[in-house]
Amino acid sequence: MSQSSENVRVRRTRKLLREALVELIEERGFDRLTVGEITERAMVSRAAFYRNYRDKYQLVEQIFDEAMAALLGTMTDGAERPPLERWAAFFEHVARYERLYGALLGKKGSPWFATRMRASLATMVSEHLPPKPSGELVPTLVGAMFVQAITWWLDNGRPSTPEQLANQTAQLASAVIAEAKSWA
Amino acid sequence: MSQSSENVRVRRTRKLLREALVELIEERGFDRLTVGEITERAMVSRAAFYRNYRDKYQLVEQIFDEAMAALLGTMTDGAERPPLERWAAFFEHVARYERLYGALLGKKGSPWFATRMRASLATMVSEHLPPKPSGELVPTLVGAMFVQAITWWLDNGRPSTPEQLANQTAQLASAVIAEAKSWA
DNA sequence: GCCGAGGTGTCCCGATCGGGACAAGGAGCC
DNA sequence: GGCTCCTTGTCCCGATCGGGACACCTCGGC
Repeated sequence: MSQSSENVRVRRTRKLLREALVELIEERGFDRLTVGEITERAMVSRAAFYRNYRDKYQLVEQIFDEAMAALLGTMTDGAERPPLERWAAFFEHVARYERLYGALLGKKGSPWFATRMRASLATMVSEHLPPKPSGELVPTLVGAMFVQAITWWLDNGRPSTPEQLANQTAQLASAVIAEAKSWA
Repeated sequence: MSQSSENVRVRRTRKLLREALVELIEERGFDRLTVGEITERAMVSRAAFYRNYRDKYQLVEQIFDEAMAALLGTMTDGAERPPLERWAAFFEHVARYERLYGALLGKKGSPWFATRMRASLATMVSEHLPPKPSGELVPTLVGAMFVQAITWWLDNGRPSTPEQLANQTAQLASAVIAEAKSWA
């Protein structure tokens, strides 16, 4: 049977399509792209595209999920490192894929991506807070803060270094969390 | 029929193999590579490799020829630009593909590449000299000078900028050419 | 010398892919 | 509304590719 998902041809086709879509998103924005352009850049046929993905939204969703997994990984991997160092790695990852995040989170991208990102970061924050189920409000707001920090940072041409932004946002988030703790 | 060389599948396979070979040459040197490693990196089967190339030497030969064409193009394109600017572009191209040229020209590479490069540069020099067939000696020596300048530059970790090296080598080459003209 | 490990180059067969066609639908223009 | 143009999603057929096998060769260890 050669389980299609582990077939080299299938994996190669998907890899080429993912790379082509990232390139094109960075070049011209997601919603201005057609399936034909993506497959032409990837040197893959439209038929092969539809054999592997329902439409371009499913493809970009997978790419976004991968990027989010890598982004969250910068915070969760190496738990012994000091938090500020991990936050710096977080924003360095954002800087590294600036054009991808900018295209997906900015005006040309769908609000769907920012919503999903806020939710992922809120989950991460709630998992890293002490296990007090003090409600979902605090993680949700902190997640929104970080997404807004990213969009502000990218929209303004990265006016500060990853380290500086990490210091500032971590400080602000800590203040929010500390304030909420006084409620108990 | 679909003339195989214009078939998208064939072009894609060759593109992936070229890219994989360049990556691996830069990583570990040409002669330490096997066909299997190249095809694995390229996500292509060994059978497909042998459908498109006789062996790894034919593949690297084509890559080298392409690189040489691009390298010579930096000098021949835009003939209105001042020579020093073109020489700077020449060495900038070398710097851009430093690891490729270093791997092919250095100790790990076959002397075949340096020989071929000297010949190509000699031809270029002779075509850009005034149409006096004063023999092949001068172009040959000047070509060797430039190849040696490149290998020295790369072996020593690029101790000068492309512009500086362009100034120096162009000056030395001009001196050789001027001296030879006095023979007539 | 002998042997095993690993690389080379070739072949076959079934699976995936490319090219091209098709109907359906949406956007822009008259 | 009509019309054109483009895109989408699906299908078919022939071509190329992946996986695996094979004999042959070289090299290093014993």
